Amino acid sequence: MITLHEIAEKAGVTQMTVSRVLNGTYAAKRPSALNRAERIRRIARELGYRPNTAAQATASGKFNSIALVCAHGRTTSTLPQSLLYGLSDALAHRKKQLVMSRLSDQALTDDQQLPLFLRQHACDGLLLNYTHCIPDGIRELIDQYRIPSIWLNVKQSHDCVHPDDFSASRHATHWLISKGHRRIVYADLKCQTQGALPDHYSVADRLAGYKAAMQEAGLPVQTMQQRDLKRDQEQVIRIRTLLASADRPTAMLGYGMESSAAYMAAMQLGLQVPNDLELVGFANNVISLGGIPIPTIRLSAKMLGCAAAAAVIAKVDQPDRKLPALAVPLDPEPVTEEDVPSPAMDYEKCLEADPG
Amino acid sequence: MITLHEIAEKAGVTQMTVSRVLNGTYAAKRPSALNRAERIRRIARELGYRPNTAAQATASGKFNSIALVCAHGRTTSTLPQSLLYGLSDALAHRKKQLVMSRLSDQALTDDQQLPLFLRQHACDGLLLNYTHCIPDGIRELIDQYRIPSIWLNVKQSHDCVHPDDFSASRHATHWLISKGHRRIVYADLKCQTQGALPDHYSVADRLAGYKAAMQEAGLPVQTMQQRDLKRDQEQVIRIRTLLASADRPTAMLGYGMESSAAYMAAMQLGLQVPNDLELVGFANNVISLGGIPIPTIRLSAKMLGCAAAAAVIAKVDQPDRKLPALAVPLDPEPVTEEDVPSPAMDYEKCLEADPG
DNA sequence: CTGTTAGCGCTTTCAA
DNA sequence: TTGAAAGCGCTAACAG
Repeated sequence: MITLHEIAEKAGVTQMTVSRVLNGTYAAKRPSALNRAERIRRIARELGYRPNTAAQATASGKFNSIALVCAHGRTTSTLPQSLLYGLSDALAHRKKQLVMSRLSDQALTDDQQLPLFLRQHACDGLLLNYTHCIPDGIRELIDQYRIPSIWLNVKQSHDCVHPDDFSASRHATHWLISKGHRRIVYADLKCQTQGALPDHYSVADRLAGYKAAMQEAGLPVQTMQQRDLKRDQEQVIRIRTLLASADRPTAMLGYGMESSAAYMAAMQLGLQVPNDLELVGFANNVISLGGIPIPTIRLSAKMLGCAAAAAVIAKVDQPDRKLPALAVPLDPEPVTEEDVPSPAMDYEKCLEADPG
Repeated sequence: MITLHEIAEKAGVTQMTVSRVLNGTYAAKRPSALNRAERIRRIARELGYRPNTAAQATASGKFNSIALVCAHGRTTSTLPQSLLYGLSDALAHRKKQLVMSRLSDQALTDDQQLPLFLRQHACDGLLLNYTHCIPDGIRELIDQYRIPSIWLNVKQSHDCVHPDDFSASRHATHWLISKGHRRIVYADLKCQTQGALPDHYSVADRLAGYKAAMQEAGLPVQTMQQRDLKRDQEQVIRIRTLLASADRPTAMLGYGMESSAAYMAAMQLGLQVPNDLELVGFANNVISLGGIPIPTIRLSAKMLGCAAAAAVIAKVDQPDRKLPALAVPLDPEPVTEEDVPSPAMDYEKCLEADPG
């Protein structure tokens, strides 16, 4: 491994000068000094020098790394690839690493089972990705260790970053209204996979967004909510019953993937999508049924990642300041193709900006 | 931050003794020494001591961290949540961190744009997750920096870990045969989204596995391959044409999600699934159509992660040894429910074992 | 079994 | 504008 010392020897200067030059802390103006700096940089490049981050961390006391904490069990912690990439890119852009960590519920009670990020001093801050069912012990544990933390995808009074589900839902409903629909139903159908899981905040927010838009337009609210189905298959049956009625809705906004079940139901009844029934749903990626895309409000994980990165860094810098909750706007229009970012979602711009 | 030194003072011993006790390097047998060790542990616990990994790394020269390198652009690098978790857990089990890294193609040509894991000395080894289209520069770059590396999801002569697609496909075909099917078609339909992407090895291997099983059973091979469709929707049309014929197949094995398109086609023709047409496909998670699950060969990312973790650690320990390519067995039976690990896939056992 | 000594590669601080 | 010295928290090696 090449060290600062070796470069210093070749260049005939001190380790210190090399360090300053390579870190950009070198405030030299004299031409001779500038030349020397250039020479040092060249030697470093030729030798293939790479600073030892561990040594930097020991000396400076900063790890320049953030741990992303996820639960064991996918019901309580989802991590779409786009969110992970968004986080990782946003942090890398600020010269910080993203470290993966997992925390099982039993680890909370068993001292010896604690994950590395709690057992060791290895990162500057945490991003907690518990969607719901945050185990009691976690907050205490984090408070106790005094690790600066930001919560993802959770709505609380402070220190959290989550998508603006209300606005997104309201906008999607507006979109359907603007296309001439009048009978628009909101569907939220789900299996009860777990015991009595408390609802995620988005359950209420998306419903509220739909209601707001309908009321603003003077249209009747019609909802179909069942969050305790026995099996996923029942979705199709329920929706089919609704669609069979004479005054069936001409459009449906689903909490999640209800639109694909609705598509199936429509097919069974001989209805055409989107002519007879227009569908919109929320998802990380465009909802697709055997290759047929359904308009989707994408949960713009990149934006979320970007905002979360900024927030956790701010928290690391000022651990005692309570950061206001941050609702990240989503892609306003439903989309049917992947990777077509709308202008509003300028990711690069988001990276450049430095939100407090 | 609590240091070894502080604990040592409280306990009335040297830093070194504390270090040994806390690291398990303490080979004491005398009761008095054992008592003292217990006391040291207690003090450490009371003070909330957490070892500084950066200091450990500087002193020992080992980072105890592995970087997972993914490409920019989802077509060349996919990272299912289960693989990420599998990797992270398997590494954590060996007291190593998983660090996320991304490498854009342009970074390869632009020296200043290199990602942190290449610009800095910060991890012991790399896991490269380029599914296909590995840019030319990467191998050279990694060779140049001499970073111990394992390739994921790629089939090459050495230093790689990938699922055993051939066996999985053969087994799935056997499964269909054992259920009495005789006319089984293999379908591989895909959009040509990119220019001229070379095929992933699994394209050939899954086909070969199907063929092997059919030939072993003395059954006729029937394939439907089109990897240059204009739109995903065409899948349904193609399959419908096939299913409309008199001697239509009674079962279909799809390369990926073809089964969901086949389900749509069957519905349009009034065929019942699985009575008239039995479907199987490959995917990370169970394929589902509006809540209706389709038997799926799951790409057991946990096993892959576990194997990859073991491989990269072996590579770090012996950087100059070429590790033989490792084909990881998949869940042998198609499944229709999530999170029901088959006995053969005992993840914990896999973690305990220490494959060379 | 335990302590002493000498670093690891880097940054921080202060002096020149 | 540069250097010297000290030290970050820990481990390795050897001595006793």
